[in-house]
Amino acid sequence: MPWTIEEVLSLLRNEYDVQSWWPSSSAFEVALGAILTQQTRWENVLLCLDSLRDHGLLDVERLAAADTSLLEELIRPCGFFRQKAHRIQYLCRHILDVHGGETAGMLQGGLDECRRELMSLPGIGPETADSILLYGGGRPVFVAASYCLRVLNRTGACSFQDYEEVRENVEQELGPDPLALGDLYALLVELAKEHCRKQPICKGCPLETRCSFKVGRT
DNA sequence: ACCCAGGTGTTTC
DNA sequence: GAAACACATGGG
Repeated sequence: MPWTIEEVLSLLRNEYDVQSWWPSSSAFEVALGAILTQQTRWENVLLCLDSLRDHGLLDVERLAAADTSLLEELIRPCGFFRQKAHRIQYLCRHILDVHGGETAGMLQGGLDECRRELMSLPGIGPETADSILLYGGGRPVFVAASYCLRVLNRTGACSFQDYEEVRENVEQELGPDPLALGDLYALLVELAKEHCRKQPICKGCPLETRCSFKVGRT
């Protein structure tokens, strides 16, 4: 018997606490974190956000005007620092030029339009765009990252392979509930951290009874 | 000395 | 179209 997405969510909610999983004081900070965390551990992201805060750079206008070399040095621990510095400053200029410096304003329009707009920016793909919309804008979207997809596939909760199809399927199943959608992504990431990466077989994994599988590259 | 992380963009078959 | 590669630091 395959699991339903609601069952996976419910079971994982009993297993992990993701109350303040994406700590942030503003939509802009979420956007910065979303870019910095690409292919990077979250602890390093927090470090870099603190550095930016210390330099008074958690601000759209000041970050846009900041010296690029300085920004690169401050975010160096997050890796890909040249690419990420450029992506961040491009985003800042976009928010200033198109949305009068209001990050929240960029996340308030029609959902499909917002997604397309974000993904048209350099270095913002589907996962980054959806993270910003979900955790920064409180919009009801699911981040269908590859390991989420893998677990949902293996448990039989979702049989799609394509990012967009999985996203829409989960959104359909859970309904337009940002808390549920945000929790599910966070919980699946936590599950992957604890089990799926450490050992080839999901030993001790809460989903083990029906989900025992080898982990491939993401 | 390897392998990988809360991805994305470009190049190549 | 999919696969392979580049981007880069830090921790296990």
